[in-house]
Amino acid sequence: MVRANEEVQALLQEYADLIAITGGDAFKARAYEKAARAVGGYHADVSQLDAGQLREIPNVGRSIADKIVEFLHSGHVSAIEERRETIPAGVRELITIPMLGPKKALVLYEELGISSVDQLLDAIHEERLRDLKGFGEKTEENILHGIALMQKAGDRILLDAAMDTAEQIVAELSRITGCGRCCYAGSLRRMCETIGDIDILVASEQSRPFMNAVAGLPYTAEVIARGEKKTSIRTTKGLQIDVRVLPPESWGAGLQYFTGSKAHNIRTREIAVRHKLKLSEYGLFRVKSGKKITSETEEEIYARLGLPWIPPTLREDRGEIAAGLRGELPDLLDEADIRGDLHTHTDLTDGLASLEDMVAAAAGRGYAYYAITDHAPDLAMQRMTKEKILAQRERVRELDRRHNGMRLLHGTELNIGPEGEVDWPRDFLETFDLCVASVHSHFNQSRHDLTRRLVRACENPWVAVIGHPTTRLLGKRPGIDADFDAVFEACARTATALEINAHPNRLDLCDEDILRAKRYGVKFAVNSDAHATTHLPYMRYGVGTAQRGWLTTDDVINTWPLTKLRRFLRH
DNA sequence: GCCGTTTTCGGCCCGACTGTTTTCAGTCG
Repeated sequence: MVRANEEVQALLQEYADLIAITGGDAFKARAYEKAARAVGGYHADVSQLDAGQLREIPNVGRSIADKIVEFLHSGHVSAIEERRETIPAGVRELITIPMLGPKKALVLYEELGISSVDQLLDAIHEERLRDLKGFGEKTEENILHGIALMQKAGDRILLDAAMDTAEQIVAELSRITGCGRCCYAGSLRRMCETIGDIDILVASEQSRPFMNAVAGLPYTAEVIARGEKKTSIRTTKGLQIDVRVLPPESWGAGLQYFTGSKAHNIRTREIAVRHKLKLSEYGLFRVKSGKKITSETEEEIYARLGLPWIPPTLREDRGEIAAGLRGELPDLLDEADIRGDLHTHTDLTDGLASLEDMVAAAAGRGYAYYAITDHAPDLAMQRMTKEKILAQRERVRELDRRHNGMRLLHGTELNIGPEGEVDWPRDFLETFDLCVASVHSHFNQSRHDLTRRLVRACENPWVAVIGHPTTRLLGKRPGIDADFDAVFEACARTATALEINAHPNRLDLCDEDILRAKRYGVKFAVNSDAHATTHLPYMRYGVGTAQRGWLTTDDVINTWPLTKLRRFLRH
């Protein structure tokens, strides 16, 4: 269901973790980690490559190439299986807790036999960690905090993982004879930032072939329920999927019902009641006679309630019904409106693909313009210098001359320091086409300091976009605690755009912050923050998030023609 | 384990922070 690259990436990462936990050579663990990342971001499908071609992937040498070949042929890697036998899977789970790394995880396992998050919680509550070397009161507190963060994310998975699975199943079911329509509904159709379970709807007179197909999918680990109308399965990765078969004539009603949200559906049903109608997943009916009025399409149902069709991304009961009744629904941007990506990386810093490969992939997406924004020197780990960025600029200008139809912008992603300062001096910033500026460290400053820091970055005349403004990582790190109303006000005042970072780990700003910021008159940039060619398509998740924030093309600077965009950047 | 060259082994993103310890290991970005 996923690209072989992702499976191999997960496998190599697991091996790296196991090496780190068992106290193996740290550089070897790093080597596997680097290879894992490179495979995940590689443009070609590794299952189509032989050992020689695999070695062309950066950081993949003979040994790793052989392991990948072994996996592709047999489905397993003996070296990894051997390591698995020495360390329970639960110990590896421990290192996913923020603040807990391989060293501490091993101590917990060897000293206390802890091999699951639950056992760890018990041990903390029984104060059994206190006697361990390197563990203190504060460590316990941090671990508890980390676990709480993980559990808050619960069993929900990131949008892209859910989307990949759902699209695969929709493709499978659509091939079955008798399939009228098939699509995913629920929180996925609404593009929520995380997904609990996946709802898939099929319109067909016959249900059995679909129920059989779902139960028989290769990644179905467990059939939770199986009936005439609905089958629920759990995948090998623990994701629950409900597949429902509807008669074609109630497709629209079913799609509307199962798309939700619950709050939105309550509102629509209230409107139905006022019209002396009843809305259910089977259709819209007269209350008195029970006669069906309509059920075939969502458009007809909304129309009969006096509403325009409401895009799924707006169906959260945030005023969309009232706006619809007034005829004032926003004309949402969609992915086709995006003319370019304004935040991307190459292998000059922490990206995985060369400048040429990134540009070619961007051109393949039909962009009118494309910005390269590698990290500036303050992220010391990237070893950026003025000479390197200027050499890159030469190559960008040269490529720009060769690319018809897509203009290249040479930019940089600056680091916003603790005082709101950024990396390069102003007279050098001036020479870039575009500066994105982002917070990458010192997340725990006071609210006052964090606010001042972001506002100062906005006030820098060369900073055009604030990247991933809250710096949150879904399920891993909360956003920074700044007064964002003050930041939004500063953005509007200084014509600094806020990024909607489309990476599924971030989706930052989030929908609610976008709605708030928009009220200040802020402009936005929906960017992929791609570190590989395969990340450029993340744009769709950023667009979905922007839609959830009610944005139109007026609000989003990278839907604008280049001349208008350039005017904004120089502002 | 990979890479690059100084072609056969030595270096591998580097700095900062935190909590522990009492001089530093572990973790993170």
